[in-house]
Amino acid sequence: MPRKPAELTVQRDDILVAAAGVFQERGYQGATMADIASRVNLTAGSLYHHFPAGKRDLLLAVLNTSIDRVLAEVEEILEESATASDRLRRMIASHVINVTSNVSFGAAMVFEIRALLDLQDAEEDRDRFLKRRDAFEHCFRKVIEQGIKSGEFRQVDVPVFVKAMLGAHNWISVWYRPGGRLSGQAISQQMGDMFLHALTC
Amino acid sequence: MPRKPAELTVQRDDILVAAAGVFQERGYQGATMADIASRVNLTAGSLYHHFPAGKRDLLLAVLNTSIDRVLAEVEEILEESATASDRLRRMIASHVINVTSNVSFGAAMVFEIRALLDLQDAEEDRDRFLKRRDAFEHCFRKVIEQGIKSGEFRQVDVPVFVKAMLGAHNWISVWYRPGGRLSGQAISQQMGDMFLHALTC
DNA sequence: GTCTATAAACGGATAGAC
DNA sequence: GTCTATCCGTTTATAGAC
Repeated sequence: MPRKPAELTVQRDDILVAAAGVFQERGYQGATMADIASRVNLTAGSLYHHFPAGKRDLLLAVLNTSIDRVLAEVEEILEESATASDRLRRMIASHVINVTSNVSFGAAMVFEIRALLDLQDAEEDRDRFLKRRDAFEHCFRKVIEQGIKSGEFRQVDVPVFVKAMLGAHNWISVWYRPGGRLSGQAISQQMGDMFLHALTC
Repeated sequence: MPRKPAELTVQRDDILVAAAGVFQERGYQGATMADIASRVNLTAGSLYHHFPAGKRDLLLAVLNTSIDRVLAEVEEILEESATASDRLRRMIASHVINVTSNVSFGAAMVFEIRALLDLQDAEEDRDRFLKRRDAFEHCFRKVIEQGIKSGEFRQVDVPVFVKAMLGAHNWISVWYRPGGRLSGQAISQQMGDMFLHALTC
């Protein structure tokens, strides 16, 4: 089957990246279909050929792409046979690198959940997304509980500790600037040191 | 001068609280003047009597109220003559209690900065707000730097550590539920323990 | 597959009565 | 000080040409 040169056809993924970028800059409510379309050299009407349900579809696709990326990795790490410390450090690194590598998708997970909750007639999509988000948080709770049980970690309030960690990670999407003083790698190292220190003294 | 019973007159502050609440639920872009007005039993047009410049004025007033509250307290604590550990713990408590006591105002500081940045012809207001926000962050940096210098704290990357802390605090406005398992006091205790641990081992 | 044109709805802001 | 009525710009989504 002959394949067209990628750059000659506007792909679904290109539109998704454009949407995530506009959501980051203007928010879901502030983003217009024209904003998104112009990023891929289309007009607003043309987007409906790729996403028939329009803006709501774009939001759901961006959010699902985001959560799928981070959830798959941490679920895998959780199941490995290593110490809780090692696995937690790797889970932190996975999350942080994901945020710094896909800032606009990471920012969507932080700032556009409210828009998701407001979507009418999207109960099913909403519930599936929220379930995955809970599963993501659950992975972090689990590894910390295992570390406490094994004596690697001190006693902490696990839900609060995990919320604090994820808050710190999520906030990276607000202040991180690619090409700045710190690479995503460097930040993930700092976060890992910080939270492991908080658990192991 | 005779004073009218407070509950008979819609006060500026009531409208501000209403606006903060609607911003929290729908976001600045998603909030309508009618939404805000109905919370104080007014119609949209009536709000312009209290806030002539309309929605933008409401946003600026909410954000300035929020930053003023938290900044004043931490600046004061920073200047006290106590150990860095003591002052940091109190600064954390101050910030966390402020967030849990005024969730919608705290949420505005997290979620509506982008709306502020998008405001046209508001450079002056924007700059004054951002300056105060930087000052707030500076207080936390300062106390940690002092603790490192005095040997109370271990060496950390101060900017990253502070961003992580503030991210954890800010995120509280997303998950905190008054009347839930944890009081604001309990959360502030946990946060203090956590970050002091991360600094003192 | 993309365009133009347009329908239909919405929301911020204003004017003027009370 | 609050209301009602209304103007006007914006935006989503659709229809149909190319």
